[in-house]
Amino acid sequence: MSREDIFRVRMFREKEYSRQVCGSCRAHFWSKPRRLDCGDTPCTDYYFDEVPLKSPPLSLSEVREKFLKFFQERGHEVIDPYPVVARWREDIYLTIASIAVFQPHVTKMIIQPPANPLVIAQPCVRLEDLGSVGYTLGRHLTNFIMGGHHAFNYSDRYVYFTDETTELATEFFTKYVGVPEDELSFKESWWEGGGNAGPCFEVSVGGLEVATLVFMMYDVADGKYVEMPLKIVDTGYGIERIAWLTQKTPTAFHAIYGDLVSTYHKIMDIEEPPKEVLRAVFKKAGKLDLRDPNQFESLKKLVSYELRIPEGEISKHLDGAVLVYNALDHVKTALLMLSDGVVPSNSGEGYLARLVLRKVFRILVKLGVSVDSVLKMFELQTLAWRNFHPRVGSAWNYVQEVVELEYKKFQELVDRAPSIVKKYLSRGTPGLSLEDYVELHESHGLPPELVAEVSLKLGQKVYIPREIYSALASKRIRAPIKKAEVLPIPVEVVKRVEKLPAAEKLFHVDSYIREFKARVIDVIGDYIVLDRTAFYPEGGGQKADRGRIRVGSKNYEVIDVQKIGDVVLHKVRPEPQDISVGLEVYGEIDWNVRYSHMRHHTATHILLGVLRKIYGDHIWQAGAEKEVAKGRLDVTHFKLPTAEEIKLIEREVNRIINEARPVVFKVMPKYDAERVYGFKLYQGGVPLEPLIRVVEVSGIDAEACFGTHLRNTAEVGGFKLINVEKIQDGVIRFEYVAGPQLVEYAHQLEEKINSAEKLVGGELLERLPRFLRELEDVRKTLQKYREFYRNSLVSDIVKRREAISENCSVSIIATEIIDEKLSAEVLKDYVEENPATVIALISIEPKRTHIEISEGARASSRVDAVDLVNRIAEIVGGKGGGKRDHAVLVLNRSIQDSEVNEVRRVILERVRELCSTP
RNA sequence: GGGCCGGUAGCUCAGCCCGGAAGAGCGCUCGGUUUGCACCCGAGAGGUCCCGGGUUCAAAUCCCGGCCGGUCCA
Repeated sequence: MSREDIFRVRMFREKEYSRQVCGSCRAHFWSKPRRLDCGDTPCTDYYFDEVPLKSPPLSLSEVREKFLKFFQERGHEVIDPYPVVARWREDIYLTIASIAVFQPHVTKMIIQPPANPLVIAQPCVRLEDLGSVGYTLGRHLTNFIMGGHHAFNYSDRYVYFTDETTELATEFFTKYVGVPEDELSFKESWWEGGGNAGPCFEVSVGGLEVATLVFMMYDVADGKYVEMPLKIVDTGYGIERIAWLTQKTPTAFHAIYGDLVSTYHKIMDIEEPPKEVLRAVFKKAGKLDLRDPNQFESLKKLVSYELRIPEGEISKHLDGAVLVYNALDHVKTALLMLSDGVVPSNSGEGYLARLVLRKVFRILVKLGVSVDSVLKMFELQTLAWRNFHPRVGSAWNYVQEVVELEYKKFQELVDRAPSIVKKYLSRGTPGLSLEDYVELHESHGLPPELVAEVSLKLGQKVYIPREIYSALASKRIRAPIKKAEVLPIPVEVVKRVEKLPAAEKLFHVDSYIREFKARVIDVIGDYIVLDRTAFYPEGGGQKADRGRIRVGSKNYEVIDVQKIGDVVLHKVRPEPQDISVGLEVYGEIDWNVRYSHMRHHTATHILLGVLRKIYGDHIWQAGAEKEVAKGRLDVTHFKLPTAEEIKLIEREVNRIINEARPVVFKVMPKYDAERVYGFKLYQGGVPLEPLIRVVEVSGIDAEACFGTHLRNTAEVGGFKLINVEKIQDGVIRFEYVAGPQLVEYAHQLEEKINSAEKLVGGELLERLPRFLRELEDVRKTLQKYREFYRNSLVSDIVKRREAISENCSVSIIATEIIDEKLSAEVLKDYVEENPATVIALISIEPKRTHIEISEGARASSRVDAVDLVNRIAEIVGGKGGGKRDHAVLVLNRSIQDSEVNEVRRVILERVRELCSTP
């Protein structure tokens, strides 16, 4: 089928739609009546307010309900929405479309979709339009609900494709939204993204695009299109836009947020624009690209002319309204992200949350909105959306705390701004260079507008260079995709193993199996592959088992265990000889190692459950490792636990241990597990398998987990945190010991205290204060001696003083202590009071000589200290240098009296030479 | 995950480019002034120049590695 043919769907033939060319964008489109344009902006103005609908105005919630119901009645199963944070994906942070829910596992045919066909109303977050929100009256939003009905057509199971999709869309819009069919237009287009591509229809009504119907059918590789075995119907209905269409409000924000629009205007102390201004804007907005500041300005001119209202007034109305629309949109986006458990930070998805928050905070701080009012803005939306987005309601405590924290953090940044900007203003060239602006933004977080504003307040007007935005944008290069983890196994081994059958995982059958019999499947160098094994391969943060494999009479030590796919490799020592495939072997794992791993692993699950219980659902595992000696768990959280909280955590974990709760595992279909446990199931990543192994610690935690666990929490034995630290913004690390390791840990502590006490010779708490007092005494005594030494130096300087002329006198003294710090101080003080003095201090220690020359201002104008030092070096050797009034020469030997005299002679000679003339 | 900026007295920072004697303001202590306080005047205490290594006669300063904080981007 050619690309053009695919657009000739059944409905167009049967209902006599005609293929037409848009007079404006030249694109092909289909509609029943003849039209001049394709019916989408910017080829037409918005006129959907004039389209007679058979439906009453619909709220967001009503549109969603109708949408789901329509498709459910036509054989689609309703799927619950996924989080807006795409934790199941490696390549994106946020759910940007309904299809993202099924990528890559379903689209790559790794597992079957949860239903087929299906329908979903998926909340999505897209931040690429962050800068244009508001200006376009709601055409661009950072969060929206994408209604998607999807059909996955396999080669052996056809569901439906282009014909049915267009018919369903038409029926939905005409019957459920009440759009007259003559008003529908289907524009032919091409969609591409995420390595896939296909033709699509853009469905518009009265200038508003309300749905995109994509027929995903190609893989894109090196610019070539390869037909996919799976053909996917990927549709996106704009639930917000449909609500806007039916409500015919001047902006989408009025349709989405209702009364909140007015409330936000009040909180932000911004006057609401008169209805006729908004209506006039609406009528002009379609053909303009209002993201472009120039076009936004021309819009103001047009409206001003039409309504005969001064442009300044229009400008004031619109600029204010845009700020309100931004706030409405960003607060909701932040709310969605935070209630899905994102912790704001400076990297990863946490940064995206902070980005959104800061964007709106920038507006609010400038308007002088108080923290309380900011929290009110979040609370109002929480109340407005808690039924619509269930997670939003339950996260309010967390949201409140984190928003307050972030707002304060941002205010601190703004408070710091003047001192930072001042630094840049006062260095080098006047004003600010392009580089200054870039650095101020990227290193200090100060956007150009804020810099200009702050600078003006500091009394210096600066101009923002036009190139700044492109300079900032050009740095936004895509970072390379995460590099794959390197397995500690040679490539040729991996290749060979791929063809081998899966090993039966005895450690999953029963994690208490210590001994087993198995058959050899392959031997590759020092790796032995078995048909079944109780050896746990490294994975899921649990280290590999150790143990022995016996073949006949020969024993091999297992030093590492890895898995590739479902094949388990046992690295053994010594390198196996003469082991043939098919031979029966006997394996025995090192139970002490394994049991420690199990204790720490189960303890980790309990800890995570306890942390979620104490702090909330924003606690996500960010990394974990279970060793013999200790366990480690990194979680997302916004502040370091206090000493009290740490104790509480320990008590809670130990309580669960004491209650001897059962730990059970069950294998469940992926979608069932998600329904029962939710997304918090996936703490260590999302397994791309149809069946999920769920480990459940009764009443506190359930996770998809590959590791080995205890049967009962009592076996953990005991739990103690040994270290809690913040490893990066938004991530807290917990380290802990369980069971007998607790005793080991206590032993180590005792050992430390004992050796410390041995050193101090007694009870630490008794001795230490005394030592500190003694140290202080010694310090004071030393001070006295140094004072004494200082005085003796000064009196020496005075005693040895030889007047050369009225400009110069010289003091040359020798001592037996090198105290660089003190002598430098003394010399400096002296020459400052006696500017006509040259002092040479010769400090001689057994293996070192230090000659320091210091000069007052008057003396140094005649005699260069560096020159003196060089002359001395010619006689006694050594290296040195310095400045005109202060120089140092160091020898790594002591010098004789005769040499001292020589030095003296050289100095005097030179000073006489230079100072005797007036 | 990557880039950039920073870490010096209790606090805010200068000094670093171009190596050569550890600085300022605020705060603190004491004294003067004052009925008292504030102001003012005078004196003083207070330093692991983030840590480690290197180069050098000499490192806060230059080079390398690390830690911590900030920030931007993916």
